Amino acid sequence: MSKNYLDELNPVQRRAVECTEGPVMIIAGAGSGKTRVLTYRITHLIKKGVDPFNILSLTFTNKAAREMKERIAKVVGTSESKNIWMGTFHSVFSRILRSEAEKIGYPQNFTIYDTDNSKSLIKAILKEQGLDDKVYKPGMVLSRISAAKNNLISSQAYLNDKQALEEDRQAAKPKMGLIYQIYAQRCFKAGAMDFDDLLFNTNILLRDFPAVLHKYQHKFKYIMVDEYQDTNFSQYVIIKQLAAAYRNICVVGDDAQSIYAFRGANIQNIFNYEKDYPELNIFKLEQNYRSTKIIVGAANTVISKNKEQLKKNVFTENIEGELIKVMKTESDNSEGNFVANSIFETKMNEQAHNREFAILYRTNAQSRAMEEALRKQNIAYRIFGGLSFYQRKEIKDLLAYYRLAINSNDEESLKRIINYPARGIGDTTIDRIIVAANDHNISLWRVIENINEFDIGLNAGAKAKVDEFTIMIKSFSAMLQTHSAYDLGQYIAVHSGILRDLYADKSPEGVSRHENIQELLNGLKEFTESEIDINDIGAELTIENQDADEKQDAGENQDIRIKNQEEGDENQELRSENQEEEQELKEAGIDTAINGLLFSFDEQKPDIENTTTEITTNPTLDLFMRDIALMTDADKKTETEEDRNKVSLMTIHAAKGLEFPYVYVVGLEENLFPSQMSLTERADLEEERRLFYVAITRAEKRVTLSYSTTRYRWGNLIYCEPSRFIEEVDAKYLDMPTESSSRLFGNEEYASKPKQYSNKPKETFVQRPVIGKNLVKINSASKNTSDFDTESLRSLQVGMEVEHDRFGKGKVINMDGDFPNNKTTVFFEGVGQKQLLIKFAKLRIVG
DNA sequence: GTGTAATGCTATTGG
DNA sequence: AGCATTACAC
Repeated sequence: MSKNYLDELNPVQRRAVECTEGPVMIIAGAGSGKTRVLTYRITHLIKKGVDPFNILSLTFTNKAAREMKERIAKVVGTSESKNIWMGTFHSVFSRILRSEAEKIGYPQNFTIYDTDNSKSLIKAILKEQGLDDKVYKPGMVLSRISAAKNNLISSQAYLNDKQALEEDRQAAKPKMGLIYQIYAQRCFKAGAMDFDDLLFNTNILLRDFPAVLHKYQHKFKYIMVDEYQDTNFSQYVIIKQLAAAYRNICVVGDDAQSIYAFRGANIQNIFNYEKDYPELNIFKLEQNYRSTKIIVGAANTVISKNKEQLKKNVFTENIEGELIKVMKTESDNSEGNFVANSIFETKMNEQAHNREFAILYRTNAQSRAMEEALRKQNIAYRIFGGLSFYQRKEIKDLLAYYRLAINSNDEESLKRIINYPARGIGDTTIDRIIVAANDHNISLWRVIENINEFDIGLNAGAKAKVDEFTIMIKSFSAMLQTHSAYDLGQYIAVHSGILRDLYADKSPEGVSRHENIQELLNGLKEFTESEIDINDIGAELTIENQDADEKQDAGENQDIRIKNQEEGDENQELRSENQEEEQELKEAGIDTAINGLLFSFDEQKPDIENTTTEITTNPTLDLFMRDIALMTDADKKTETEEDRNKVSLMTIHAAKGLEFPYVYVVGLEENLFPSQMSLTERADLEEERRLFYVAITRAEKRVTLSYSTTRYRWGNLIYCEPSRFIEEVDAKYLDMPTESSSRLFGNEEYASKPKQYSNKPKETFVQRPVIGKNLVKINSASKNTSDFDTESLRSLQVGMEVEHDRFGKGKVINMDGDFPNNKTTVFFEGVGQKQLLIKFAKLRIVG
C-alpha cells in the first residue's frame, strides 16, 4: 500500500473506503478486492484522525486480522496499527469477557471448552442421567444446544419454549431441555465456556449491564465486520448493540459465499441489515481481479442456479484463459495420481511453484489419497485443517495439566488427567467423586481438594493418592504468576510424569508423540522469549484492567512474594530430585530442559513487584493458554519460506478467502459433493452450490475438476456418479474427458496428449437423466445395473476366469460375502488386483 | 486397577 | 480402514 493508497482503488472501492460515517454495506463478489477495501478503509479512518483504539474490526480468522494489521502498519506505523481491536468474534469477545467476567459470575481465568470437551461433558451427563447415547447422540445434542445458544435461547428459556419442547417430543428426545440445563450448569460450575458461550455471554453482559454496554459502545466508534454473510443471530445482536450509539458500522460480505449455515450462520443478517439501517449506503464490488474470464463465467453460471441471492454482476477484464478441465478417474487413488501428475507436468511446463497449487476437497478424509500420490511424486505439500496439532492426544493431555493449574474447577481437564499417567485413581474412585460433586452441587475439584471430608467409601490408600494429585496441581498453580510460560510448562511436563511416560514408549508413534510434546514446549519457549504481542488486543485490556492490577499490586503481591520465598526453598529440593531425571531427559533429546527450569525465582521476582503492566504482559502460562482453544490451523503463527512453497491441501471451507493460480477441486461426485446430507433440503443444496462457487473462484489461472467412479468409504468400495455441479457449469466453459484409466496417468500420457480428452464433450453427461431438477438423489445402484444380468454371477467362484469391460480378462482370487451382496477380488492381466462388488461390476464369466 | 483383545462406530463442513 | 470404547484376563 503506498502513501497515495486511494489512487490504487477503482471508483466503487474508493467510494466505499471514503464513506466512513454511518452504516455501510459492501457486497463484495469473489476476488473483487474486498480485503484491500477493508484495510484501506481502516487506514483511511486513522489518517483522518480516528484513534485506533476506537476501531473494532471483526474478521473471519485471526490470521486474516494479523495480515490486515501488517498491511495497515505499512502506512500508519505499528504504533498506531497495533491498537486497533481486530480479530475474530470469538477472540475479541473472549477478551472482553475476561475483563468483565466477574459481573456474570465467571472467573477471569475461565476455561474455553472445545468441541471435544463439550461432547465429553454431554456424554458424562447422559451417563449420569441414565440416558441412551444412541438416542441422544452427543454430537447431535451439542448442535441442538449450540443452535439454541446462537439464537440466544438460554436453557431456562428452552425449557419454557413450547416449540422446542414439541420438536424434541416429536423427535423422541424429550430430555433435551434437561440435558441443556445440566450442561449449562456444569460448564458454569467448571468455570468454563464453550464456543457459543463466548458470544452468548457477551450478549448477557451487554444486556444486563448497561454501563458495560455504554462503555463499549463509546469505545467502538467505528465497527467493521468481514464475512458478514457468515455471522449468526447471536453475533448479529452483539454488533447491533455495539453500533447503536454511533451507527458507524460497515459490513462486508457476499451472499454467494455463505457456507456456514450449518453452524448457525444466518444469511438473513444481510437482509435484516437493510431494515435496521434504512439510511444505509450500499456499495457493490463487482469487478473480479483474480480470475480469468472463463473461471468467472463458469462460476456465474453455477451460482445463478440458486434462488435466494442478491443481484450482482461479477465480471472481469482479465484474459479469457483456459477451459476448465474435467477429469474422470476410476478410483480415489488414481484421482490422486492424476492430480499429482498434473501438478508435476504443470511445474515442468510452466515453471510453476508448489505454492501456486491448491487441492480442494469436500471432506478431510479425502486428503489421504492426495497425500499418497503427492508423496510418490516427491511434491512437497501441506495440509490445512484435519486433526490440528492441538487436538492430538498427547498435546491435549499436557494442556489439560496446564488448564487445571490455571482453573482447577475445569472438570473436563480434571477427568482427563486425574489418572494419566496412571497413578492408581481408577474408575470407581472417579465415579464416587462425581457423585459427591453432584450431590453437593460443587465442582469435582472442590471434592478432591477436601477428599478427607467426604465420606464416599474411599479407603485410605485411594484418598492418599487423590491427595497427592491435588497437592501436585496446587504446586503447579502456585507457580503460575512466578514462572515464565516455558519454565512452568516444562516443569509440568516433567513432574506430571507425561514426558517419562512418553519417553518409555519407543514405538514410532511414541517417539512422534514425544516430539509433539517437544514442539509444544518449543512453542512455549518462543512465546516466552518473544515480546508479548501487545498488538493483540491485550494492550487495551491492560489499560482497562489497571484498576484491578493496582489492587493486586497493593495487596496480593505480598502474598505472591511470600509464596515465592517458600517455593524457593522447595525448589532446592526439586533441583536435586531432578538430577537423574535430567540425565534421562538429556538422553531423550530434551537438553533444553532443566537448567532453564530450575531458575529463576530470583530473577523473576522483581518483575512481579514492579508495575501493573508487567504482570499482565509477563509471558506466563495462563496468558499462553488463553487463546489456544481459539487457534485454528490457519492462525498458526510461524511460517517459514519452506512451509510456504508447498502444495496446499484443504477443505473448501478452509480455503475461503484464499487464492491460488492453479486449483484442483476433487471428488466431484454425487453424495460427496454435494454431500449426501444436503440432498433433502433446497437450502442445504444451495449452500453446497455456494461451496462449489467458492471452490472455483479461488483460482486465478486454471481450474481442474475431477471425480472418480469408485471410492473407498469405511473400508468398502462404493460406486459413484459425477456431481450434478459439473453439468451445472455451462458446457462452453468445460473441457470434458472421454475416458481414462489409472494406467494412463502412470505413463504420463495424459499430459502428453491433452487433445485426446478435449473436444469430445458432454455426451456422457447430457445423456444422463437430468438431475438436480427436483433435488432428489438418484439411485446410482439401480440405474447402473438395470440392464445387466447379475444372476449369471451367482455361481462365480475362486479360480474362474472373468472378463470386465475396462479391465479385460482376469482370474478370481477371492470371494467375500453372500450373493448378491458379495465382493470378489480379481487379478487382471496388466492391471493388477481389483476388488469388485458383484452387483455392480458387470463381470462376464469366460469359458 | 491395569493392560490388552475384541468390538463397534465413524466421514460433512469449523470457531 | 482407523480410532475409541468396552470386555475381559491378570
